[in-house]
Amino acid sequence: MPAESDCSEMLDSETKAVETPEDHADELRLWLRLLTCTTLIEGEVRGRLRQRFDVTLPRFDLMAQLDKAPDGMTLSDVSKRMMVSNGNVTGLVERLVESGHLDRRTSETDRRVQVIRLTKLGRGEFRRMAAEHETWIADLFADLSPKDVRELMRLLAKTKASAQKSAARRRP
Amino acid sequence: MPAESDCSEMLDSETKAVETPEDHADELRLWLRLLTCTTLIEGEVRGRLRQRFDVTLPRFDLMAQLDKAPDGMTLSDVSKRMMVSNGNVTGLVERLVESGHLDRRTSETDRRVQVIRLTKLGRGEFRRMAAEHETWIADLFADLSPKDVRELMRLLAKTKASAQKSAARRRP
DNA sequence: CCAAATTGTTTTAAGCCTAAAATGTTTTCC
DNA sequence: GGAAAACATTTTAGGCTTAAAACAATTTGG
Repeated sequence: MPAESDCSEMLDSETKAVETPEDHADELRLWLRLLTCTTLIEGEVRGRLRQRFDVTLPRFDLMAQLDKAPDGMTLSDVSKRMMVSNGNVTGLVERLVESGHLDRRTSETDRRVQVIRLTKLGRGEFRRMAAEHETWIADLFADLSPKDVRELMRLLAKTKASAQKSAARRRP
Repeated sequence: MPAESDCSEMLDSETKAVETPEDHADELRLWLRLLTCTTLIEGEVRGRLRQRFDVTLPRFDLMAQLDKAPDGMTLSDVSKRMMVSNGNVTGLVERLVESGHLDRRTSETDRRVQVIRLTKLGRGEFRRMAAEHETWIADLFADLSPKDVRELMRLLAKTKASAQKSAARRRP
């Protein structure tokens, strides 16, 4: 039985050349679990929004962004914040303007830019939905202690930073 | 300044009746952070799969399920495992059969059931992709220590259980 | 046995989403 | 000043996704 080099503390970078097929099963499992949690909660929230308010999750998310920005946002801002493509936002906004929830106008100072805001109707509806939404989330996380919540926040912040760094490495 | 009741340890259930608009901001922030992490990583993986292998993430995920089931799976199985709708799987499978990655046949014992398997081509391509995929995930989580990974696993397991319980409460 | 309920899949209609190309606008910088 | 680069948005083409209804086959309980 050959001595198994663990590789967890690789001090000599030349050792890398032995090309051990490293085991990343734990990270893979972690990723799958993260994905499962998100999918589960997201599906639950989506269903409740539809049943209670007949609204889709993306629409709710977009309104949530705008609720935090009383002076409006540009489509690019929204796109970055929501981490979705530009074209996606265009369509989403179109439908929400159509339904009277959003107001869209071309910027006075830069005619490339569209500024969108919640209408009075949109803000009212959003606030009602958000209040209930918050209780759903609280219920979904109900079995986590305050300490669990803090610890998860910390670890997810670290995860986010790690992923952003990795993404930047690839696409500098 | 009124004494602020914290409500974190509610021992008397009648106290609930005072209808304090409880503060669930922490849970909300946690949910948003969870969603951000997932979206970030998912987007990164999606992009790499497309660039390196010209394959979509849902196709990859479906093949991953089948790779773990040498004897094949029914569409319902896949649908439950992937946590997506039945109709979604139908279309996904259709395209993967079309491209020669999947084999689909009607069960001998139950003519409602469709059993799908990876073809030799599908399995080969998947294995190649999966090997590289694993290194991407490892890189995305690179800044987490083994202890962080374990702790996240534990907390996410707890989160999953909590969310499932909450979902079951609503839809028993 | 057979009607009713259940289960597995597909279809439908609508909306979401992406990447890439196209369009129009502004900024940069020679 | 004007060409080139950068930017904001829309369009395009294709695929993903859902909920609900429809269809088909099997199981269940009188």
